[in-house]
Amino acid sequence: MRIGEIAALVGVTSRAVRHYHHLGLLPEPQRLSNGYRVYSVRDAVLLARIRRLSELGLSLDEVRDVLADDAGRELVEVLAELDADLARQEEQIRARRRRLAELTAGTMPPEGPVSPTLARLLRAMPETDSVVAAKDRELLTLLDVAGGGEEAIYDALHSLIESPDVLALYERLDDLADAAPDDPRVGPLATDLVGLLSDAVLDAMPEQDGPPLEGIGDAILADLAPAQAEVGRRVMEALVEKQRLRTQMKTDGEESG
Amino acid sequence: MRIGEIAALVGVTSRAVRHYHHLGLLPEPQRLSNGYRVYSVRDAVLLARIRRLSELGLSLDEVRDVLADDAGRELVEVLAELDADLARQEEQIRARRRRLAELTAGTMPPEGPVSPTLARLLRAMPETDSVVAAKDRELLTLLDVAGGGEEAIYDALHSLIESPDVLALYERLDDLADAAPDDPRVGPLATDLVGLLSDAVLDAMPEQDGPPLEGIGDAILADLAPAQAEVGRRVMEALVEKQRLRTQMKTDGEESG
DNA sequence: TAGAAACCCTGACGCTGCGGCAAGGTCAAG
DNA sequence: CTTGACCTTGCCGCAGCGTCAGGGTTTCTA
Repeated sequence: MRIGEIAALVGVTSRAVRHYHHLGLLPEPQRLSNGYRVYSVRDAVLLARIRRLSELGLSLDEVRDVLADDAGRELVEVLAELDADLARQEEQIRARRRRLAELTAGTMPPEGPVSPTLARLLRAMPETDSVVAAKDRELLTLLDVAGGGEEAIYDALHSLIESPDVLALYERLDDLADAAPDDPRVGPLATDLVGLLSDAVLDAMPEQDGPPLEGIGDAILADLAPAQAEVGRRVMEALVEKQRLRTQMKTDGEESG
Repeated sequence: MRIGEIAALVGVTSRAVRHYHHLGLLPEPQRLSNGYRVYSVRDAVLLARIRRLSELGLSLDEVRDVLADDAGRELVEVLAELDADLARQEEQIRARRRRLAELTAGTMPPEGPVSPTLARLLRAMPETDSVVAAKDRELLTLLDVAGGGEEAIYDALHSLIESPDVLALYERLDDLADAAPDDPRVGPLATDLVGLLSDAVLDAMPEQDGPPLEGIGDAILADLAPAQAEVGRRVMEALVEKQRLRTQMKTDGEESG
């Protein structure tokens, strides 16, 4: 047989056969005087085994190992391991399909496909043209993909969003779009925002191990108008202080307990 | 944000971010005077979308397409197509696992993992030290992987194998190992073999479209001792003639019908 | 008997989604 | 001043072949 014939016989391409030669899976057969490879039945049998094994999903390296010590002993182990691997892959695919189903089930928010939890939250947000509100939604999608999305956070955000004051606050922020950082409206707005961010929110986000936040905080502020950024800075400051006090109280309590 | 920060924020590596730049998925952001990239919130949002999409299993090219016409219209199509693709993959994996289960269920023949149908046939073959019988088994594994394995062929082979004459015939072939091609035993043996290969076998292998057979026929004969090959040649000849007659009869019947 | 079709040969690049290394430059802290 | 943790560009490697490129050979056909 020549290479095309043996390849057709076992259902692979000539290129694959040469590849197996190259990898040392299949020994190079004798050559005709013109350089053509000539294959024997033994080669075909070996090639067939290679194909069966690789069709099962073994890598060519694994195939070589199995063929090497043809005790048949190791084969069983490899196949068991392979099955476990396939099981993992299957589960991954099913997980993806579940997520796909979830995504295509509801209406797709303009932010693209997000987790159902976040989708609920986004739908719960009041409809508004507010620019700041739009940025807020963007930030939420970030929180979503970052995967830090604990249940508690979403609960807290839901109660935040559903507050009747929220629309007015967005408007007041929007109004600062062209204001100077020392605008007199900055202080009161910051105070009101801190008031809204109840303990529930602070409780919900306790474990922000910091590193990525440094940079992203700056980026968020840089994305806002100067006066808006100033509000943001003050709110952050106040929250950090609030958090510090809470932590300290907790620590004191533990020490005295 | 710098590259490490944005990467940590959305849960990818810096290397991946640079890769997305390279592919044009994510625009190159501004640089600091030292050459460092600085990212805005908008970049992070985009990166997050990229990650969500690619996590779903879209290729990066598909991600780019989806992001390109952000109508959200095309996204639904792509996701549907993706789900179909995943369904296919899942089915493939399950099929492989089914085959694996079948294989590890029975005892593994020394020929390696073969189809259950062939395994049954191999077990049905009489136990013998016959060299020719061993080659026969090898050829069967070839037939197996070639996938030409119609039910009918296996049925026919089963009845062949179970014939009580089969062991004697193998022995007579083995005896020709060192004989000359013109050995007087060649003719009778060929006749007897043709007798055994009943119409059932001929019926079962009607559609051998030829091309691969030319080469493999020679290879099979080359694998045998001279006298054995001579037997093989005669048997083949007789079978071809038999087949020709049958075909002609069939054609005549159709023409007159 | 020539020309075309169908094989064969070697060698090398392409694909996917980055990981890893090399060979640096930069920056904050000890 | 030196670590150590970042950042930069650039290139190789991975699996399993597909697909040229740039030949030569054989075989069928006109």
